[in-house]
Amino acid sequence: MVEHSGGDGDDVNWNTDDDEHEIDNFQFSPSSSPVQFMSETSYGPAETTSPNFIQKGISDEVVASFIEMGFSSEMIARAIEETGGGSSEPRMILETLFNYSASTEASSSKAKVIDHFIGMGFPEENVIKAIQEYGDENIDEITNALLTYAEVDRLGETNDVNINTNDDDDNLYSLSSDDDEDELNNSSQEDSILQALIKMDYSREEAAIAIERCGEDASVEEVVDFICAAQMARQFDEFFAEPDRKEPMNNSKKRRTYNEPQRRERKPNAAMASDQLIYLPKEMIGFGVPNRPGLMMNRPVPVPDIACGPPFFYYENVAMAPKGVWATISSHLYDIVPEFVDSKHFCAAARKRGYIHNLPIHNRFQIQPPPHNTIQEALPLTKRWWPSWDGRTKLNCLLTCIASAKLTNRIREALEKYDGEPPLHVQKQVMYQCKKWNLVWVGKNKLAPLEPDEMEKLLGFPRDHTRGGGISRTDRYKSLGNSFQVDTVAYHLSVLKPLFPNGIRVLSLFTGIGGGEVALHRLQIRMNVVVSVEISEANRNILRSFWEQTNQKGILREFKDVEKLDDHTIEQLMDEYGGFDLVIGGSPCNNLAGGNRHSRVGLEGAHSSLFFDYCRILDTVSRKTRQMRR
DNA sequence: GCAAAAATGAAGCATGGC
DNA sequence: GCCATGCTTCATTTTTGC
Repeated sequence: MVEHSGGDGDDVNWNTDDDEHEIDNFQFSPSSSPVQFMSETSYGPAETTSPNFIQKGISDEVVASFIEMGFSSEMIARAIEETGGGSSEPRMILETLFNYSASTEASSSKAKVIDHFIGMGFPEENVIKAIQEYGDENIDEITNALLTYAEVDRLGETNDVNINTNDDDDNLYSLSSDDDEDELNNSSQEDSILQALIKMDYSREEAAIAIERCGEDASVEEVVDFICAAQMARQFDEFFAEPDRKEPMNNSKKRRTYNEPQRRERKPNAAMASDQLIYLPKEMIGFGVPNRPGLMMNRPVPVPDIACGPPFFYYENVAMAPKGVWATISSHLYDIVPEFVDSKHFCAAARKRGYIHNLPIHNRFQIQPPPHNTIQEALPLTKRWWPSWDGRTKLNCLLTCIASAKLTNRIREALEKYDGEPPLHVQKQVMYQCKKWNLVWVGKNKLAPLEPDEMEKLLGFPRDHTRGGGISRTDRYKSLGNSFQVDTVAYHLSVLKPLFPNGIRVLSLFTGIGGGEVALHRLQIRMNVVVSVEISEANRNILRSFWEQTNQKGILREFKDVEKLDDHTIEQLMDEYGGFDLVIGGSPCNNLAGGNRHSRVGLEGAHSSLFFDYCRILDTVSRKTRQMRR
């Protein structure tokens, strides 16, 4: 309890009728080409030195997106020509670009291959020897040969076995130890890769994690690429690491920054076990928000090659999760830096969320019309009753439950004691409850929680999106409180519009009431296929109703449980529909949310641990997509 | 028995005084 | 720089009413 000095003894008890206490606390580029990051204005000079795409009938946005994905202007121009010039579809161009990428890799010059393996730590003479034997295109054979050479060298140094070199053939090494030979032959591919990586001076732990993440079919090269990408991404942590970890200081007393949390004694938390922490930015504008061009920025760390789309993916969860959670989430999503955004920059309600995705971030645009920016604009009927001493223009986060009627009634009774403005201490107490429960003024001295349709409006959904079909009022609040803010998500997804003018295939996990689908619809991106996974029958009904009411021509296929969506089923779906272009979803926040008083235990919680199914499914889709591309 | 309403703090960051 | 305090938070459990 926090005491509030009423002074005149007329404090209001908002919680219980007879309680003597005071108020309750009134209380992703192709691997062969570098990623280019260009500011919005930097596209200008690029055009002057590049082929004239406009004449080719391709929009600036599409070209900019390709450039941002790391393709050169020349490569893009060639792809456009090959796919039909001005009439070509961005998606076809994109496929062609990826084919170039693969082709480029396969036809690399000998010098490039030599550099590549030397860069991996192999001796130059061994690299040249392997290329002479296997040619410069057979990367796997070269890799295996180099690993064999390395193993022989190592054994030679330790004199554990006798090495017989055939003087007549310098290219051949043979092991005289039958036992060792058998051991090598019998080891599984995974073990072989693990051993190879360890020989390359990667730690066993690092190698094991990379193998697990790349899948059992991955080659040594793919795993090494993955590790290198992860190492690059980790550089970002320099910006977010605690200063005392980043740069040990002798002086224990140092200035505290905005992002450095205060040190307090608190009980251990599983979510805090992570060594690496990602701190939230003071102002959550992500990589940019509309109408604030000065704040537009690039990703602090490029999306690693292994994570570049297709498929594109988009993951969301609450920003203010327990310590260490976002570092863990990021580490499971290719070490991509989260984009923290508060939806108050898009609408009249706050919604602090973290997003991890591999989408381009330039040339985003807002869906039209833009939402109202203040409470009073969004809810005009409240203007008449809004007292001057309530200075709110934005609502707090829209939650899953609302204030009780008893509370609003007690506030009314308290305010009716005064003819004019209530005293400051009453104002303060009323304001606390207003902010806590997102109450709005609906009459003289009358406060009320938001109606479901008002929440729909604020969150960017069509009116009555969640109404009817047997869903209770309570469940409407719950579903809306758990949903995306459509305008925010649409802003991020808008970059897909020029890339998929003929429609998109979506795998929607934890669909909820279809925030992602509504965003794509409002962006006028045709949904050719939506495979939706949602546990709640009420929410599935809402999505199906939306699908029918908006006359969607595509296929909507529904599943209930992400845990039961196994790899075989995913691959079957991808074979059936030709793959997925976008994997979107926000896993349950129940065990992360600040409002959870009982089981805020982090990602290991019963609900929030479903995040790992998101990762599993995304890995399967990515692996299958690579196979299909090949 | 079921659905809806009501009651239930604490984690974690920001801010300001000293 | 330390500390107290303010503020916000995609929730869960218990109680109530039909």
